[in-house]
Amino acid sequence: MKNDSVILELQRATHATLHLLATELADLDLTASEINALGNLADGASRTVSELGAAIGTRPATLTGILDRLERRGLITRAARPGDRRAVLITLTDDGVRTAAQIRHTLRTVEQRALAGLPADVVHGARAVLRALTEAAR
Amino acid sequence: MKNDSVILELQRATHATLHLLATELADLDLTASEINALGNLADGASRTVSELGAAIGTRPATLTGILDRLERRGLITRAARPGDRRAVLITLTDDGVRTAAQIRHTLRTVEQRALAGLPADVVHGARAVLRALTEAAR
DNA sequence: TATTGTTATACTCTATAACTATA
DNA sequence: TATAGTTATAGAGTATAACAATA
Repeated sequence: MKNDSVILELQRATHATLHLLATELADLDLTASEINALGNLADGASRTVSELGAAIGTRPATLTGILDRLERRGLITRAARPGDRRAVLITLTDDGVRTAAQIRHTLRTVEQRALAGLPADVVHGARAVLRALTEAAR
Repeated sequence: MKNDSVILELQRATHATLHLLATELADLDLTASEINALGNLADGASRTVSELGAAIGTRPATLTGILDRLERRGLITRAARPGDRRAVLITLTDDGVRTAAQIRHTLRTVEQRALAGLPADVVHGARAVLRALTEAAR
């Protein structure tokens, strides 16, 4: 696949890592999107539904179902944002913080294992490429 | 998102580019997975269901439905592989070749637009990172 | 017996549009 | 009127297990 499209390689890598993550985190019994949402919330900051949707690439309508399950399982809370009661702030519960920490730890482990043979500046450049692709698609 | 996980950035970029591709190719009326399958077949070589599944990261059971629609629309054909009649060879039809070429052209256009500001060696390094992530997830 | 692909089932993701409640 | 989020609907992706055909 030497002269393959970067975007096709991107989708291949995403599918593969998604599957690996689901396997490594099987005891959490979470879907890929739920893992993605918690991974993005792992810094502890609250986010609105729109903000979280922009971060993980899903629309508010899709996010509603994902957040429903996370809320039912006690991993997040939803609350009206002070000052604008239309917006809903998503916040991790204590349980959610622990689960998100486990997700981040697994992310780091998988990344270190996968990228151990590559120089830091190459990985750094890859991040720039990923961000450029994300930005171009706005 | 400076010290974000590479995998989270990867998923973000995939969602974003997937959405952009679907928009740019809206006249084809294909889903993301159908575009992905045709994009991988675009070199004109035949592939078995398993081989194609490995390339795009979906299982044979999932691929069946995707291939059903592509076959119904006359973009691919399925035929028993000579020598092993269990395996099914997927081949683009003339129509499929034209559609796949359009997909590859759009992929190139989007990539060039997105990555125009980045040095070639950085993009090359990013490919290595993507392949390393794909390989690690086996 | 093992492998390739399909079928069956149940659940999740997705897009779109209509809706509620705020602003 | 516009915005944030939810609901409703229909179609598509997903995992798993069972199955048929072939090896």
